[in-house]
Amino acid sequence: MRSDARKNYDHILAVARDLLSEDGADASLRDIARKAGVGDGTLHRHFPTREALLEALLRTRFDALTARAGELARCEKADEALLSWLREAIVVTHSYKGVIAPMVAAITDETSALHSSCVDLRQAGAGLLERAQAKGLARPDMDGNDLFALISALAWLADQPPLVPRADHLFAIIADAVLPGRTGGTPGNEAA
Amino acid sequence: MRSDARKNYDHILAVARDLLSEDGADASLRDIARKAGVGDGTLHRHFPTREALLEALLRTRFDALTARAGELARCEKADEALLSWLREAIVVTHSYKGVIAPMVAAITDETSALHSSCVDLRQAGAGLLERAQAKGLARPDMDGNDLFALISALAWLADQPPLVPRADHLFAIIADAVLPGRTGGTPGNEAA
DNA sequence: CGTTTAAACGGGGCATCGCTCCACTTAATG
DNA sequence: CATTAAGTGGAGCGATGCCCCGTTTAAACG
Repeated sequence: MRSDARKNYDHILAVARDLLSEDGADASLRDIARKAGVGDGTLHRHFPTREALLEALLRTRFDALTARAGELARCEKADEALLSWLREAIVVTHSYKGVIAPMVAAITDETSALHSSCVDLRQAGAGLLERAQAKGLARPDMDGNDLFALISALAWLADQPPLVPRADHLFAIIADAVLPGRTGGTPGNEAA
Repeated sequence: MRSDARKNYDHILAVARDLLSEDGADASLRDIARKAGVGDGTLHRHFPTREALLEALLRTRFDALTARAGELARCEKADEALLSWLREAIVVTHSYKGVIAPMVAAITDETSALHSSCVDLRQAGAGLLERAQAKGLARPDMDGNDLFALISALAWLADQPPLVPRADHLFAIIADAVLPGRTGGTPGNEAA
């Protein structure tokens, strides 16, 4: 890659990071190009689609998340490991408003630039889930796909302004369902 | 309303129903107008925004859902009443691909044409929830907003093609969390 | 250091979108 | 039948993602 190309590539990425943080994942690509001081053509050659741009922005975060899963796999408490990784995964998948939908679409679309990132994410989660299941801490009737779907749903929830105030609470409720019998769980109404 | 206006109004609605079923809630309004044989201006006067069109399409379904909640409130088993209403609510909010996002946005936006429909929906759910809570069948730490958020998340989930195969299963898991201790619930791994 | 050449550039262009505006048509009334 | 207000439809606006291609420029070579 030529030096001027590299410079533009990096600069576009930096500008995109800013603009997507403000306006969400569907910010205008033209705006990004303009703000970066390059032409539309330049942006679209470096990042042929919006997803390619998102992938470049999220790649390092996903890698960190996978690494983090590796660390947590060595933690004794498999349930808490899964729980805190879930929390982190949701934070990451929520880096930019509106990224969740393209991510979900990408997991079955092998042509998408986001595909491998999503597969990695599911894989990392599945590992932690299986460990918690082996120790009898997590529901046995779930797999990596279910976990991925739950993360997606919770991240989407946290992305809808009217639902934000409920996001943490619902996370707790769903965590109860995935990891039954944890402390602080379902308050005592077993008397029914 | 003049007779020709009424005819156009009804015809647009019929065409919209078809086209939105195929292409989802973000189908092109121009296409709808063209297919209905009217001009853009005509469509936009009858339905100033996409949400107004959605509202007209969903109104009767929402009303039916509210009425259904009234019936179910007389059912003895408050937990099963809530459960089957939830199922129906998700089906309705999933009538057209992509309706959920505008609906969620509308619940805090009083200027939206969809606002009152959403408020009605939340209200109906809250009633059934409170009844189940009073009988000690549902988690006490939830309210109508939480339920609305859960319905939204589950409907969104069922709207993402890659997640569809998991939708029913996750519904069951979350239902377990909302109505703890039901039969068929969390399979026996309490030994942990 | 000058020449060459392929990589990189940028912006004009295309089709599409939601929505507005307004000159025209037409249903309904007295 | 004349009047008139309600209704119509399509041209037009600004914006979008993405393509195309004439022009510029970095960098390798003699």
